[in-house]
Amino acid sequence: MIKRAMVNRPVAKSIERRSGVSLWRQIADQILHSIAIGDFVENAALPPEMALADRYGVNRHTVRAAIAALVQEGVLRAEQGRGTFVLSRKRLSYPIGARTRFSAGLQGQASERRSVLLEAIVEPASRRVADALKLARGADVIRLEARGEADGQSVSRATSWFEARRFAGIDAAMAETGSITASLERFGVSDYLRQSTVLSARHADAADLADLDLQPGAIVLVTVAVNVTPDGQPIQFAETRFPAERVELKLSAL
Amino acid sequence: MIKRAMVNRPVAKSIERRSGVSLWRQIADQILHSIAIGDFVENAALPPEMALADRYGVNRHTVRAAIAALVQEGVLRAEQGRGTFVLSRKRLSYPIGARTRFSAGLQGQASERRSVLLEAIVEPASRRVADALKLARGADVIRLEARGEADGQSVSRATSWFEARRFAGIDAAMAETGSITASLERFGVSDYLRQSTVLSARHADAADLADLDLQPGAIVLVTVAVNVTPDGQPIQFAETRFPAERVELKLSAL
DNA sequence: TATAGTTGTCTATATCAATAGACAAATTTT
DNA sequence: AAAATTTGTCTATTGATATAGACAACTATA
Repeated sequence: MIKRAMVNRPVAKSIERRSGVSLWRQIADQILHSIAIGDFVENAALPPEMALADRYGVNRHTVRAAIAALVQEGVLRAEQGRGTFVLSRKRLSYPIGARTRFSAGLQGQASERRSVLLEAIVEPASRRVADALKLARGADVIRLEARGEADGQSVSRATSWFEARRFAGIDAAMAETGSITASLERFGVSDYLRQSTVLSARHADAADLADLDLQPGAIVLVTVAVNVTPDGQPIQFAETRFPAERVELKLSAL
Repeated sequence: MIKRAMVNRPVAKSIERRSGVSLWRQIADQILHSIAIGDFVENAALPPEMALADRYGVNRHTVRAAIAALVQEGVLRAEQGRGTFVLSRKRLSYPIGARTRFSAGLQGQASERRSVLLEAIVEPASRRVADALKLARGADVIRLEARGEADGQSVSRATSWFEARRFAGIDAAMAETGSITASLERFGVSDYLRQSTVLSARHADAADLADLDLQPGAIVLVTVAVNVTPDGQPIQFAETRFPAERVELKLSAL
């Protein structure tokens, strides 16, 4: 009953027409994927446009549109007469575990890593936030909007909520230290754990595109997490968006 | 420096033009997202087409194209003169942890849950597979292709590899028991741990669309995992694709 | 130097995506 | 019963997407 495969060559993925996603966008996504899994190697030349057109069963101009988009994104470089070359570095691998902070654990992967506070706002808690933080609905919470950068590229976009009464001034601490962990220590929280994390994915919306410097049609990984003190008291509720083309999440300490 | 928000209403997400992703597909995705986060409630009517067109800043016919796609997918039902209604159940929440098997932990969420073996093939190990299983490159491995179903809907699509010599006949065990855990027990593996999991997301390719019964443009969550015996010997390497519109991953025991 | 291979640019045409307006058909409200 | 609301269908027009072919510009190689 079991079969034996004769050869072991890469699967030829095909393309969906009249799908609402243009062919050039689908091909651009597949090229990105091929780079990510090491099918197209860094610094090497892509197959010629005619060969790609043949592989995907489309016109050469359609392939050119895909390549143009990736050149625009800084993933490829095209040189007339020579070929098209892969520039992209590998995706950043974010560790996620009970005690892993987002800004930690990236040693060696990116030389410059920082978190930029975009906005701090006091607002009444929505039902979702109130439930997560175990507050009364409508209680004041502080919402922090922050962007994570590595080597000058945007790699994360986080929205997090804290109880306003307990953590008044956390925005200033964040702006100063650039770290949630360091900021929480000023409020007497020396240790905290990741209670739950829920993971999903969707297309980037307009805000994501602007904040993460993405091209339309990009995909974001979304984590929704609740952090608690060791005795189980919720202190932070956070939704973080990661550009799927630049980041993968490594679940550690499982 | 901190600001105070006056009102607390849902953010109006907007739409990207000339992006390679058609407006109707973007709106369909946003409607799915709104349903997933509980913004549009199950069984309730969607806002009228004109209101949606206004919200997204597009023509009514564009909204109609988005709704038509979701009706086709079975997410919405439109009734002339009455309105358009949400049919979709919530997304399935898959637990992932050190000892969590994919087929376990879904009690109460789906009444009927099963795994279907699609194909079993012996092939030489690629570099990726050989590295993960600590085998010589080109050593024989068994590749199993399986689809997970819940309530008649496809919710996962897994490709997994085992060392052929040690696990010869695992395909028959899988077909019989429908469970990886039960099959491994027959080979003397009574316990195993998830050594590592790497998570990413991408657009569904043609194979995913067919296997998971998705519409073009859909997004899949991808987990790549290595399972090991308690003493650290790798036994299974698996890549699993989940339709992001139907599944979220809940990271537990972190 | 000549040739082959590759990317860049142009024109032309057909199809899909989106806008616009009008009205029909069905349902709910007044 | 009449009016208002909502989905369904039709025509027409514009812009983006995709195909096709030809040739220019540049690079590497025989």
